[in-house]
Order: sequence, then C-alpha cells, then structure tokens
Amino acid sequence: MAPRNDARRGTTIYSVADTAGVSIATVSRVLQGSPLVSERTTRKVLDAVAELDYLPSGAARSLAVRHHDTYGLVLPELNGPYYAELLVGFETRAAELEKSVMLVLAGTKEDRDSALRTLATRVDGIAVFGSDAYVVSSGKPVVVIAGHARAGIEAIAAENVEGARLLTEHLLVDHGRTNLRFVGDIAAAADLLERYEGFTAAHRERGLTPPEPVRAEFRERDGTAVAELLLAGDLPADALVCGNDELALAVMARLTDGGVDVPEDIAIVGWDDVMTARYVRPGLTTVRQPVQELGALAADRLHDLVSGAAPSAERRVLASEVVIRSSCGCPPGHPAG
Amino acid sequence: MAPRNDARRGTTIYSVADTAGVSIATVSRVLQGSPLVSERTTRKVLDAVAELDYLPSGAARSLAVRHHDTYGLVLPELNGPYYAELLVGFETRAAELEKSVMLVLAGTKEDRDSALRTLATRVDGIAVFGSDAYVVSSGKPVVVIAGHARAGIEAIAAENVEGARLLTEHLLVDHGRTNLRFVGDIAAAADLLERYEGFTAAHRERGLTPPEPVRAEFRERDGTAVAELLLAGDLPADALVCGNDELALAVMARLTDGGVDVPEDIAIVGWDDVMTARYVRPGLTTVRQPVQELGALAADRLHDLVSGAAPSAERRVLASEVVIRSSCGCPPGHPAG
DNA sequence: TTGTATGCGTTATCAC
DNA sequence: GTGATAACGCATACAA
Repeated sequence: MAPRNDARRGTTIYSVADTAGVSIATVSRVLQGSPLVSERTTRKVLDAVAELDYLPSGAARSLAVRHHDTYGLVLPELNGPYYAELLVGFETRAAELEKSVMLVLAGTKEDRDSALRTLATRVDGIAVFGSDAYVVSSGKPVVVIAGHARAGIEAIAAENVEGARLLTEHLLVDHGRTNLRFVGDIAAAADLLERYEGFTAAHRERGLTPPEPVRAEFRERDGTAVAELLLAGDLPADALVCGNDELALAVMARLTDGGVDVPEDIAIVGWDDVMTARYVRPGLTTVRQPVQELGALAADRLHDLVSGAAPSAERRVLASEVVIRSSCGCPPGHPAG
Repeated sequence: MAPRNDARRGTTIYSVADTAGVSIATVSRVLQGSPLVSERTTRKVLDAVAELDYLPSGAARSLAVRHHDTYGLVLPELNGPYYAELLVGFETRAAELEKSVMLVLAGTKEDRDSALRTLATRVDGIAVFGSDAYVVSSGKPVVVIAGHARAGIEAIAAENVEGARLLTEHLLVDHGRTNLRFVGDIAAAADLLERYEGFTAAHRERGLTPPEPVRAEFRERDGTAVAELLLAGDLPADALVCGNDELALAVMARLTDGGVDVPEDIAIVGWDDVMTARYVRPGLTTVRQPVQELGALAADRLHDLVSGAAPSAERRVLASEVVIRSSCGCPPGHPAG
C-alpha cells in the first residue's frame, strides 16, 4: 500500500506510479532502464516523471541497494596545486566509475573526527591523505595516499626517496656542492621524511654524514625565516634541498632580495613543480610527481576494494621525475626553462 | 520484529540493540544524545556500540529524517588557486554547519548532466559556479556563484566591473596609456564579461571608444599566442588588461623573452592575484577577490534556503581589491612587491 | 510484461 | 525510562 501522498511533500515513486497508472515496480524498472518494459508503458512513465519533475531519493535508493555509490576523500588542506590536482584525478576517475565524491578537509582535530565519523556513514570507501587513525578503523575500505600501509589498509604514493637521492646527487657531484641542507618538517608528513631519506642516502653513498634537516613548515613565511638565517650567516650552506616549491621559492626570493646570487652563491631545489617554478628566475629545479594519476589510482583502488578485492599488502608507488632548470646551477635555456 | 541478522552483513542498530539487551529505540536515543535515558542503559549501549564497531547507515538516517545534511558544489574545473579557494571556503563553512559536501567537476557535457542529476538526488541544495541549465531546474535550492540570477535562484559574486573600471582608469590616466586591449574570452564566463564591461566603461567615461576584446582562453598557451601577435606587430597596444593572471603571466613571459620591456613598452595587468603574481618580475598588478568568503557565502545562503528562507531576488556581490605592483608601470618597492 | 509484497536501517510517535 | 511499531522511498524476488 502506498504511503499517504496527500501533501506536496515531494514527489516520490508513488506519485509518478499514480499519475502514470502503473505500479511503483514498473516505474522503478523504467528508471533503471530495464529492457523488459513495453514501450508504451515506458512512455507513460517518462511522461509522468517529466510532468511531476520527479527527483528520486538517493537515500532511499542507497538503503535499498545497500551501498552509496560514493567515495570519500580526506585531504589536509587545499593550498597550492598539489592537493587540487590530487582531487581532480580522484574526482575524474570516480566520475568515470559513476561514483559521487564527498570531500572533507581536515580542520581542527575535534571537528575532524566528527566529520570523518559521519563521512564513513555516507560512503562506500575512503581515501585519506597521510595516515589517519580514525578513518583507518572505520571498518570501511580505506586507501591511504602518501602514507604508510598498515595491516589490511592499502597504501599508494608517488616516488620520493629515489627522486630526492637523484636531486641530492646532482648537487653533490654534478655541481660539486659540499654543504647541503634539507629544509622541511620531516615529522609533519611521511613523504617529507622519505625525501629526507633520499637526501641522506645520497650523502652516505659517498661517505658523507648527512646534516640534520632544517625544520620549516610549508608556508612561505617559514621559507623567508630560513633565508634570514642564511643571510645572517647562522646557517652555512651552498645548496638547499627544500621539501616543496613554496618553501624553495620563498627562500630564493628573500635571498635574492638580500643580495645573494642563486645559484652562484647557493643552489636551491624544490619539489612539486608548481607553476611559479617555471616563471621565476632562475627557473626552479624541482621534482614533478604524477599527482593526478595518484588521485585516479586512489579512486581505482577504492573501487576494487569496495567490489570485494582484498587489500594488497604492498603499497604502489608511482614514478616521479626530476625537472632540471637553473636554480641548481645548470645553465638556463632548456625548453621548459 | 528485527530483520534477520544471521550473516555478518554489517552491524546495524538491531545488532547493538540485541547485544545491549535493549530496544532499537533506546539505541537510537543514546546515539542522538537524548537526555531521558538512564545512565546505566546508556553505558550498556555504548559498550555494545564499541564492541561491535557499529557504524550507522547514513542512507537510512537520511531517509528517515528526510534530508541529507549534505550540500553539493559544482565547479567547472580546479586549475589555479581560484576554484580551490572557493572550495575551501565552501567546505569550511559547510563543516561548521555540520554538513557534508559533495563535489562534482564538470566534465563532458553528457557526463556532466548525468552526474548533476544524481547529485541532486543526494543533497539538500546545490551551489553551482556559473549558470547551469540543469541544476537550476533540479527543484532543489540552488545558489549560483559568479553567474546571473534567475527567478527563484539566488546569485552571489565577487565585484568585477568596478575593479576592472578602476584598473583601466589607472592605466588610462595614471600611466597615460592610450591603446589598451582587453584579452580574454568574454563569452566563456559571466564574470569575464563583467570585467570587460568595466574596461569599456572606463573608456566611455572619457569619450574613448573601447576596443574589441582579444579572444583568448585561460590556458597559458593562449597567452603566448597573444604575445606572438604583439611581437609580430599584428596587435598594436601599449597596455593589456588580461582576464586573469595565468593569461597575463604567459603574455608577459613571452613578451619579455621576445625583448619587449614590461611595463616600459607595454603595461600588463591581470586578475586573481595568484602566487606567481608576486614572485614574478615585474610584479603583476592585478585584482584580489574574496574567493574564500565567496565560497563560505555560498554555503551560508544554501543553508538559509534549505532552512526554508525565500531566495533573495538581488544578487550579493563581495568587494574586490586592486593590487598595484609594477607591471602596470608603477614603481616597484611596495611591501607586497 | 506488470503488479504485490517485503526488506533496507533509521527516526519518531505512541503506548506502557 | 523504555519498548513496539509505523513511516521514510526505493529495489527486487516472487507471482500472475
């Protein structure tokens, strides 16, 4: 028996069944595109749908089919192109898979937990950037991006240590720098730590003892703070491997303003290949990660997991690419310059 | 009678009711934080919840309460900081309102329609960037961002024409330029058209006939194409008002490489104040919009609409701010450089 | 080809 | 305080 449809409290499948003169089962069938409905009835139903401006209830459907056709994506923030690209890759692939995406940006610790809890309530699976205690224990399929794998949790990432090793090596051998420093907060993110590992590896391979990292957040002002140190002579170095481009750019700008020549006096390299990196002079040598592909991969893995696949034990890592410009000491003039 | 709970097909409110030895009504009450449950029962329920790792079904809840506690956001893309900031503002405000956000990036025309249709199915209201035929007719509350209002549809935007008028005036009177061109595809977006209107207004106020706009997309390569025209002498101009910063930056870079002096030979201004704008030399004069606030406002308006407020007939516009650097001809040295 | 009836997992209105 | 139980709006197995 149809629920009361007295009030104009939203058109339901019952209303269209009524005005089309068929049962709700039939309405449901034509809406699903079932082939076993007569053309005539199909038309009647479609007409009713159009007439009533019928909009199905996603909640009711999800409840009936027992899944949400929605994936969650949890990002720490959205500054700079990195996370945006990740999001694009994820959303695009999800759209291809005909899944909706719910986004949550990690705010305060407390808000975050609550937001994540309700997120888990509305999706089939979640992709998190970095490791997150709660999400991981939500029971739903999870893939962590650029974080560490755990039992039963898949992890994917872009290559970090090898790229950093190459970059460091480039500075050490190709440019003969002898006093490198890594700048970035290696405690803040797993991938930063890995970049530092590449940095140390390149040193150790040559019998050098790797210097301690110079702590700095990603913000621009942290970069200028580091530059001040350099300018004041409190931080001797002839090359800087920065945790990301924002940092590198900020340091470079302040240094240049302060009269030091990059890369003559000090070489600087970054990570991410943001737009500014190719507009600034000297062009910033950096590393380009396949960020969009990473996002797409996250959606793909989630899809497999949700479809019942067992989480793979080893994490997949996508290759990154060193982009040489001239802040490392190489001559300018490369095409991408 | 409780549905069969034989299989481990996900823990439901019935399972926790069972293991807690209470009714589902009671479970629901403690989960809602109802005050009229005894402390003892509360504890029992909470224990059961913890033991079973119970995760409620958002779909079931939405169906019961007849709303989704979710807002949809439809963006054309996510290149550059503009949309990202809009998204941040929207998500942040939505989170404060305890709403989830579903994001859809407009892909192909066809995919888009389908995606929007199902989006409407899962949310209480939708914020769209620009005008979108389908969303507007979805029946759900809609607010359009940076587009035109229609009957029953709220619109919000950042100030465009006045900013453009000011910028143009600055070039015309403060720097005595006489041959300005507006570059950008004014047919592509409502706000670009408005910027062009400001451009023409400044001309007309002085009895000048405003030149036709130079068509160009937002992509960088379109900017370099325009620069080639200039370089070849096919486009006489001593000042360019570009539709956005990416365009301005690309033009400026190609021009500089081609040996023309900015701003001596030609002044260039942009729009958006992207990060590169302050790192590049000369610093790019541009306009900063309150993008994040715009996103937050969208969420706010949506919230009011969903709460039953009548859509306001006039659109709200947030003030933008001209950022003077030196690509317009002003001397460098301002704090923001 | 179409209709009937039931389940999906909550919330909320009654009773007790 | 707590427990039945009726919606909520759809999908679908089973009948017809």
